[in-house]
Amino acid sequence: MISIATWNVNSVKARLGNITSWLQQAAPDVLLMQEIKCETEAFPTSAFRDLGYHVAVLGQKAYNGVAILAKMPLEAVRTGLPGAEADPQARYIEADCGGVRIGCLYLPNGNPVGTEKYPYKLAWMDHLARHVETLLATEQPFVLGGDYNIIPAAADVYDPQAWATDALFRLESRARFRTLLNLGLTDAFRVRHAEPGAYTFWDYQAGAWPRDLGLRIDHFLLSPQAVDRLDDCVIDRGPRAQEKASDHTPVMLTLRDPAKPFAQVHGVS
DNA sequence: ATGGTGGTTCTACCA
Repeated sequence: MISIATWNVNSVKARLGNITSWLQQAAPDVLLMQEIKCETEAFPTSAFRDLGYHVAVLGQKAYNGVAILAKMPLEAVRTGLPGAEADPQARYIEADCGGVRIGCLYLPNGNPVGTEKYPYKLAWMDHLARHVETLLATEQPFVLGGDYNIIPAAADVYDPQAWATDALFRLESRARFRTLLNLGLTDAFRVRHAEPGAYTFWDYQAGAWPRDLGLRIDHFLLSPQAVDRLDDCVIDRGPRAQEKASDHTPVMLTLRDPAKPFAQVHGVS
C-alpha cells in the first residue's frame, strides 16, 4: 500500500508546526503541498528530512508554490506544465515515486471573473488537459493531486446558488474539469464516497468552519491504471480544527500494491 | 451590498 496526501497549507513557514505534527500522526508516504508561499531556497527542507522525507520544491516569493515530500526517493522531477514552463507562477511539480507518477498542482483561483485572472485559469486548465493526454499515452499509473480550485458539483458546496457565478463553480470552469474526467481520469474521493457536504476548505471569514460552510476543491484525479489499485480516499478534518489552521484540510489517498500479472498468478508460461 | 479573516510584506495583493 502507498498513501498519498494533498494539503494546501497556506504558507509552509506559518504552518510548519501544524504540518510536522500531522505528518507524525498521519504518517503518509507522500505529501503534496500547495501555497507554500516561499522561495525554493527558503523551503524548510531540513525539518522534513528529519522526519524521513525526500523533498522536491517549486517556490516563488510570497505567493503560490508547490512541494512534494516522500519517504521514497523522488525521481524525474519536472516543474511547470509543458508549454507553460515560462509561467512565473509556481503551480506545478511532478515526480516518479514508489512506482507511480505523481503530480502536485495548485490551479489558479480565477476570481474575480471579468479580470485577466479568469482566462488565465481556463488557459491553465487547457495546458493541464494537454499534459494529461501525454501522461495517459504512457499507460502508466499516475495521480494528480492538489488544490484544483474547482467545485465539481452542487453536492460539493454548501450553497450552490450563491456560488453559481464564482470562478470555482462557473460552468466554464466545471466543463474543463469534466474534460479531465472525460479523458479517462477518476475523482478518487467521489468514486468511493457518495455523501454531499464532504468539504476540504472552509473560509477564515464569517464563521465558515464552525458553521460547516465549506467547499470540496482539493482533489485526486487518477489514471485508469491507478484506479485499478484504488483502496480509498478520505478527508481528515482534524487539522482544520486546530489553532493557526490552514483554511484547507488534508485529503489522503491509498493505493494497493500492483497486482501480479495474470500469467504469473495462473502459471501461464 | 458589505464585511467578515489571515498570510506576505510594508502597501496592497491574494484567497
